[in-house]
Amino acid sequence: MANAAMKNDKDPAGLPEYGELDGIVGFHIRLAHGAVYRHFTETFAELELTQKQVSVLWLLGENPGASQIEIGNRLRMDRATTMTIVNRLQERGYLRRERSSSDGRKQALHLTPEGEKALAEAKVCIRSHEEWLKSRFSAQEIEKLVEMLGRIHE
Amino acid sequence: MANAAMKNDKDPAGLPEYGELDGIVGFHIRLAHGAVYRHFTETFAELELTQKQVSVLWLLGENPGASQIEIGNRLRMDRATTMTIVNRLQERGYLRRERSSSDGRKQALHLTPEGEKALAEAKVCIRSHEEWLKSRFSAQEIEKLVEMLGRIHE
DNA sequence: TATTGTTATACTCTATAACTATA
DNA sequence: TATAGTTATAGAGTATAACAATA
Repeated sequence: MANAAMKNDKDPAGLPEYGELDGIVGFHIRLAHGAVYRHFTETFAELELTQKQVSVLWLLGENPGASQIEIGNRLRMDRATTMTIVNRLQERGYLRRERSSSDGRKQALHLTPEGEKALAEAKVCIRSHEEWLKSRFSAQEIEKLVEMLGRIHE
Repeated sequence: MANAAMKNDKDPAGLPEYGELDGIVGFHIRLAHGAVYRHFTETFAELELTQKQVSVLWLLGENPGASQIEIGNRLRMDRATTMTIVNRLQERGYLRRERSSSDGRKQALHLTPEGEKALAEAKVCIRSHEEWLKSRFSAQEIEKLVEMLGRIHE
């Protein structure tokens, strides 16, 4: 089985050991991100939405008419990366681009009715995904974790 | 400047606001991972090594003769993903594959002298990268952060 | 000149499926 | 049958460069 497959002379308990790597904070952030990514992907398999796509839908739901550059700034993506995600959502009919009336360089992004529906469904999935993630922490720990993560990305 | 570019009527302070998204733990993990990823990439620009490549070199340095499946288990990668990374390292002459004497299905992976050298250089870069990351936390906070991240990925 | 959007291009990670060799 | 490796393929995120339109 999977447990037996992981066994070897350096790993008698069937659990990964990392040696020196275990002391590297960035290594644990990457592993944790990977675990969250995989669970997210399973949770959203039916909806066929990625983390980034959900984030963009979510921000657009709260900020109708936001430009691509604004969405990118909030999610720490450059223009080209934002384009690929917005393009994908537009191809699926979840948002539409409008020329901004105040600034001709900008596109004002708006969710379509299909986009609103997808966002509503996504929020239900997010709730169960977050429950899976939060279940291992106390409310106080979650607050501390989010605060510490914020110190890294802010 | 960058600060002015981020300003808009929803963002008067020039800082990203996330609204409801701010309450999602997975969202903060992803942003933190992205920040770490970007700093890692800058730090390793000269060495031209990715996080995954460094992790594999590191594990191989501590576990000479490990098989691909064992490396993959430790880094939570499937066989195909492990292959692409091992292939890349082999093309650069950083490791070699040997048929395992105990199990003909397995490849025993070993660092070459060039691989050892790259690993030594990478460890210097990791030190400065980790310093950047850890500088915002106390020793006690780092311990707590790593422990909490472990609860997510273990 | 600077900003925003766009297009083209490229690399990495991730994953699935199917195949071979070995156990 | 199961495991390990391999190959082919594909989608997604990330990034750089160059260009057009607008400010």
